[in-house]
Amino acid sequence: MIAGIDFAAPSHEVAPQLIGTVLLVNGVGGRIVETEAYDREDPASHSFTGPSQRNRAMFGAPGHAYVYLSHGIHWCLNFVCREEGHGAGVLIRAIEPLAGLETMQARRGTLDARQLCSGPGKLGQALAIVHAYNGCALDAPPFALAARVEPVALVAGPRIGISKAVEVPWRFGLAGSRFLSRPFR
DNA sequence: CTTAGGATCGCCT
DNA sequence: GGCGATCCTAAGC
Repeated sequence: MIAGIDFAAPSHEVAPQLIGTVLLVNGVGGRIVETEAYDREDPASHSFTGPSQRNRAMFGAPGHAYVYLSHGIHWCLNFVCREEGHGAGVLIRAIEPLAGLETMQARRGTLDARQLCSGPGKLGQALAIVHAYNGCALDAPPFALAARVEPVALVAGPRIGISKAVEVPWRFGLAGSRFLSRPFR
């Protein structure tokens, strides 16, 4: 259990529970407002075709990070779910900036709070996610994950930017948040 | 506001 | 050799 969440549960159950929790990376971060679940039996998942060099962290212990490079440019952050060897995870897609605002503004090259962490690639840049964090535990530096203090209103919908399993409603968000990568509809 | 194209590279076929 | 769990900019309505 980390931040009150059992990461051994299925990713589509963990993903909504993560909404409202506070993620810090080296003290910089904020409230998670958007996530997506991916599973082994899921054509859209990196783990679908089995373990490989890139996705091996997804098949590691739950409650750890899976970091991958998207389009040769963006480092994106996932939380590993299920039992070791399963191959599931939750993509962290957007955060409401709370801590280290100036640091994130400098890394992103903008003062606009809504442009700091509103997407997996932006978030990776704002939190300075690097490949060295791949496989790191989420309850130890550089990571810190804190349980949400209030109940949250959730919304769900289809995942973004994928070409397979387009209809699966495994994207979750904080209802009404201004810090989403895209609105829910 | 919506769409189209380019950047850029590690991984898998 | 092709293709992304993306982002940014520019151009079109």
